[in-house]
Amino acid sequence: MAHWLVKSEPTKYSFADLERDGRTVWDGVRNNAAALHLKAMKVGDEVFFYHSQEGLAVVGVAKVVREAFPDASDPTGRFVAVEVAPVRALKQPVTLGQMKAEPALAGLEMIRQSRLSVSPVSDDQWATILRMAR
DNA sequence: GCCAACGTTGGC
DNA sequence: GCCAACGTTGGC
Repeated sequence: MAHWLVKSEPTKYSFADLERDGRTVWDGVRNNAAALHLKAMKVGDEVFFYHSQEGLAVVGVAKVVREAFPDASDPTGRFVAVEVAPVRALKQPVTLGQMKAEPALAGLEMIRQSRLSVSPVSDDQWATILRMAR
């Protein structure tokens, strides 16, 4: 099972919103690299939910409940969406500052390319971040 | 609010 | 097909 990280501005859609909704369509991605990651997601894959702009931390875990399908909000038809559902909030959010300070996370894609809205997380990186959230 | 990173657009 | 200009994202 693969792991991922998605970003959302909490003022637009927060992890609490996802918990309230039960599941949501993850659409609006308009970047090829991010779209490739969406296409690679499988049902059951787990996803860190990161709050950008405000919060600047991984705040929860979600899971993929529907694999890539055409993004209805994309008039060009080039991009895809998935559906995700909440798994649980992290007891202690893991901040960007903490992640940048952790040597084991030096290769984390979201740190290397900060503008990428959907990025892969290795098994080791996943375990490290979960440990930091305890 | 500013700026760096980076993707996209459009003129040539 | 190249590259300058521009727009967007996101951290600070």
